Amino acid sequence: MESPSAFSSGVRRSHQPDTEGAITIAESVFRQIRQAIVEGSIPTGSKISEPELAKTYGVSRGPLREAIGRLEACSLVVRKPNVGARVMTMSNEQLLDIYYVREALEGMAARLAATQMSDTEIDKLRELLSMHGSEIEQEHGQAYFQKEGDLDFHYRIIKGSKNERLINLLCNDLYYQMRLYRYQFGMRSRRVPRAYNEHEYIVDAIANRDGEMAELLMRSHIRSSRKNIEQMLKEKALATGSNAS
Amino acid sequence: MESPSAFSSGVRRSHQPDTEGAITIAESVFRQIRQAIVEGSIPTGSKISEPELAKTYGVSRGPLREAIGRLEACSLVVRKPNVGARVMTMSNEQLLDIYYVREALEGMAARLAATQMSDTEIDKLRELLSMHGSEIEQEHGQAYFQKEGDLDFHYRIIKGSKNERLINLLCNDLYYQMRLYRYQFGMRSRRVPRAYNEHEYIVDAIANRDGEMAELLMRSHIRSSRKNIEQMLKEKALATGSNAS
DNA sequence: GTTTCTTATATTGTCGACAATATATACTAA
DNA sequence: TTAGTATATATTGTCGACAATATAAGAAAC
Repeated sequence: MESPSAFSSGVRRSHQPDTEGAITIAESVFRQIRQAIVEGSIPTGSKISEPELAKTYGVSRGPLREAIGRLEACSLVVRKPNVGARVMTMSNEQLLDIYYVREALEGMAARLAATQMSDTEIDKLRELLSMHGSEIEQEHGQAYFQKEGDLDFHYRIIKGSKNERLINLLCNDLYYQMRLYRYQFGMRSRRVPRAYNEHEYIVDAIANRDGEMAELLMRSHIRSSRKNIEQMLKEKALATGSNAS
Repeated sequence: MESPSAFSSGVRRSHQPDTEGAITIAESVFRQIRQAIVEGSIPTGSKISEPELAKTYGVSRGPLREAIGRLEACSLVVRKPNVGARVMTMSNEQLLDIYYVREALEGMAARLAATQMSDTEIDKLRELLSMHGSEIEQEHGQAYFQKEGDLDFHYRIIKGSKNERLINLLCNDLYYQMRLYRYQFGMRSRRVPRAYNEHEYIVDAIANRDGEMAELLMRSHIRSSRKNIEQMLKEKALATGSNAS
């Protein structure tokens, strides 16, 4: 509804194809719903009613279904034939599964980034990191993670790998799921300062063009994050008394 | 066309939902096209004409488009808005990209399999492996590679990780692309015997419940495979005289 | 002869309607 | 009252038709 692309308005003047842009309704609705999901506007586990959402976004069921298909492709919704789609609810096991995948993929990304990133890219990464550092001092660390600054850092390294497949897997699929989880569980990390230091070490390794070390550090970084979450889940299970298998 | 699920035929007798099966036309046609692509029946790079394929499979364009969407999700086709879809053509770079991703993911899979696979699963894996061994002796390894027996082994270990996300990524996406590539380039591996031995070492590590070692060996295995391919690509480039960047 | 613009054709994207399936409601029987 | 069954309703899956865009064919200008 908002943001009508500058070219789509008005009449096409020539017969040259829209070499770029060319946003389709299905794609637009897909992005909107995805945003709504990771923000929590559409609650976890809730049913996706096609007629309802179609009316909400003012489109027909056709493109809407295509949008749902894409959401399913990145695991943000699960769909049962003839029944419908629900927003994914992430079990503890699924969350940990994702961390193992991240450990493997981002470790590789760091290794590749150490050889693929340009010097200027590394400089900019350092800049970003020091910016985060000052934010942490100011706001006692909460802002850093809350505002998804942590993700920025990881994104940069992933992109730095210059491996298209790796980038797609992590940035288009896993990281949206991470954000969804973050909403679902609403956890605050207690290890912000330590995580920040780990980030610094990783950048150092990349700057030294030491791929082996960069991978080790990145894997250790993500592994620590996973163990932290495992710990929190354990405490949570004790607190509620409910036994999570 | 074949394999009509046992329940879908006949009249529904009760109002219980089809808790299982429930195959939709879109899903069916998706699988058929996917098979056709990895077999090479639909050539690499060829355009996917919606009206044409709809007639071929005897369905409307609706479910066909959904099928194409799923093919796009696993990168078997690339789609440009308002233009259409083409079967993916894998560049050398893309192929190598995939190998890096495989190295990371399957390495992790082997690590997890070492702790997650049951003893009987490991026994069955050994069985499969020795079967492959005898096949290789008989037919000098070509059949082994051609019949994709190699993939069986990797599948087992991936499944053995018991990590749903890992399994999905590898088995539903990357491996179909690998098969497509195998058709596109029609390469024969020269390192079947060596690969077989590497497989044995990997199983040993898993049987010893040594995840660290299993990961190292699996990564080395895939890395060797990649380097072999890099070598072949280099030779190919020299032979044709065309310079691949 | 080449290039540019115009027209025509084909394909993709979108829509509304119908069919098939699942879920909810009402009813009957024990 | 409860279990089971039959009806009614709602939702999903599929279809054919229309609109928008891109590609191909043809005409005009240089």
